[in-house]
Amino acid sequence: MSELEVRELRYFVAVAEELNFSRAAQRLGMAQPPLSKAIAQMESRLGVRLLERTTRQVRLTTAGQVLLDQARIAVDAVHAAARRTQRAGQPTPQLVVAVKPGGDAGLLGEILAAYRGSGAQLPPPEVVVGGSGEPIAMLRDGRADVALLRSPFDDRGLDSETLVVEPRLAVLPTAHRLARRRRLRLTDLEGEPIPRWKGAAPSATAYYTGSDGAGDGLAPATHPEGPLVASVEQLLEVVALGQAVAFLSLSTTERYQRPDIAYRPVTGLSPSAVMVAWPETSRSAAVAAFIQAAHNVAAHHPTHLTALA
Amino acid sequence: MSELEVRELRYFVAVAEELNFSRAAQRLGMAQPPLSKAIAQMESRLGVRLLERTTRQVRLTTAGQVLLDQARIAVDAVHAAARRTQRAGQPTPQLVVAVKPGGDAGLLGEILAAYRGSGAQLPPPEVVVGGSGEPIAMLRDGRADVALLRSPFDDRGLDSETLVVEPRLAVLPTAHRLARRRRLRLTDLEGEPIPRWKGAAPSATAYYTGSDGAGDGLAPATHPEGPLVASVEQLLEVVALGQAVAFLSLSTTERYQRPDIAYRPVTGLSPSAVMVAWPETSRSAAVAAFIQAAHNVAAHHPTHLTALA
DNA sequence: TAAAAATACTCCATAGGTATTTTAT
DNA sequence: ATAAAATACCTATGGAGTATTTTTA
Repeated sequence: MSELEVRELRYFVAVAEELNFSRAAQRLGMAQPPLSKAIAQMESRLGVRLLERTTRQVRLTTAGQVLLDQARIAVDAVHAAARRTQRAGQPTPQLVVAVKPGGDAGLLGEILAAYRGSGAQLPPPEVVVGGSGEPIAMLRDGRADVALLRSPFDDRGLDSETLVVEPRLAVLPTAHRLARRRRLRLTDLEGEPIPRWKGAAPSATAYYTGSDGAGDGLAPATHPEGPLVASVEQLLEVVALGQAVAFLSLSTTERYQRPDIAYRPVTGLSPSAVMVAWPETSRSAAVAAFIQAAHNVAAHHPTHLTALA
Repeated sequence: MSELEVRELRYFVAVAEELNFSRAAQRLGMAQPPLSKAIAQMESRLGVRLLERTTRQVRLTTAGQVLLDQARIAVDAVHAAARRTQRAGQPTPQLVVAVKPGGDAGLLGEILAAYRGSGAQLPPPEVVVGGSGEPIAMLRDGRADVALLRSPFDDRGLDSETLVVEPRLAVLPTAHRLARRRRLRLTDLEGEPIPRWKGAAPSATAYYTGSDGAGDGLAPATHPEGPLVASVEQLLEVVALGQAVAFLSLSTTERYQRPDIAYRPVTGLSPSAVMVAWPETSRSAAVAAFIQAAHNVAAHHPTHLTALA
């Protein structure tokens, strides 16, 4: 009576994203009429109008917005089911660990060693380094079992635990007037543009601009939108050119020392947390062992990093 | 190449649960041969063996176990997508609040009043009372928007917050030798049978037997398995008959006073938490308003209940 | 009037049925 | 010997294509 198929959900997502049946059909590699018919059929089965359409404009209804959201999740879940099943069926399954560059704060090597040492029966680890947002996508669609990354991130469908917390530093051109100071306050940077991270969720903006501080009652500093960046290298480039200032975690700054860039501590700036994350649905011994190993390494870590419970 | 359809996932779940193609086909309302063919096709598309089968026995492979788990989740997600979409498309959408009997600790009335008073634009609330595990199932499959229930529960796919924490009391027959005491210790009840809740997760057993205590170093008391119960009334009946002892939250005991049942405080017994829970995926203003209202009511609550941050 | 969705039809791929064979206990 | 899965074969629903009409900005 009201069952949907994955194929239909994919069709709907394409139409809802394109807001144009012809383009969506092209993207799906099919003709436009069957696509129109499929959507009409979904509407009649659900008893709900999903799209307001004229020949000139296609708009999502409220119900359509809900379905777009939910369909993405559902399609992901089906996709993930297939991927995880395939991986589990391999002759020698592996524990796939996804990391964002710099997302491990230098802990990964030790964690892997601890994991390998923690049991003979465990599948060998395989590390995959992904760009911005990739590790999370890989956890969601079943390509990875566990990830190391930094908060904040969209944790829907994921469980996570904090490994270490480290301070963030302001990133300034050496020539900047504030680079002469040893330590800054957040408000000193008022009005400076801050780079936007490509693919970052809008909700993460507060973190990147430092305005997520521990609610000290002060109005958060405001910053114009800076250039779009996709990597630390790019970020440093735009800062060196004087187009923006930024904040980076201590362990990141230690790896990227340049004469034209200065790093300065900032009073009141929220810290950066390195987290281990995994799909809520995984109850595997290998994932549990990895998490345990990660905690052990983080707890014994010698440096400035602070382990939390 | 390796796409699965919801129909196939439902087929697989049926076979994996029955471990018998003929019975599964019957349950699905179809003939056995097409079912066999569908499963074989899934296996060839995934490139993975899901079931080891002879004509006499069907067994899940490791990959099959993974798929059973993941398929249930994926099918739920698709189901939920349809339900939520239908609900959002209603002329006057409602906020469906699912509660377990006694799961609201008597707060629901006030919460609803606070919710109604918190904004004109909000959809009217509708309360659905479900049996054991029902509220969670309703959140998962999109029939409900928000739920009031007690921890512990399987929170996969759900977000939740604690509203109030209240002590639990031992439930004893009035004639019980320990009913003469004003206060008990957990170890006093060593060896007494504890009722099992029908449909409760195995992981919740520690809570019901009181052996989830705040790790005070003592070995937990051991209890034989008592009778299976599905409601507080049933539980009180078996206790009154001397077949078991049990633990219930203070607010529950206040509603079920009987001459043949005695309630006694227990030192070291973990408390009961009333939680508000909602699907991770919901970002609706109505759900947010309900959670806010729930917190406000819990914080101002006059009695023995303790609000947590 | 032009671009895009809907309608009308045709076709065929495949989901599902029936009859039968094979196989393991 | 028998219960149950696999194979063989058939049918028909409906998914997808092409050609055309309708609609509105």
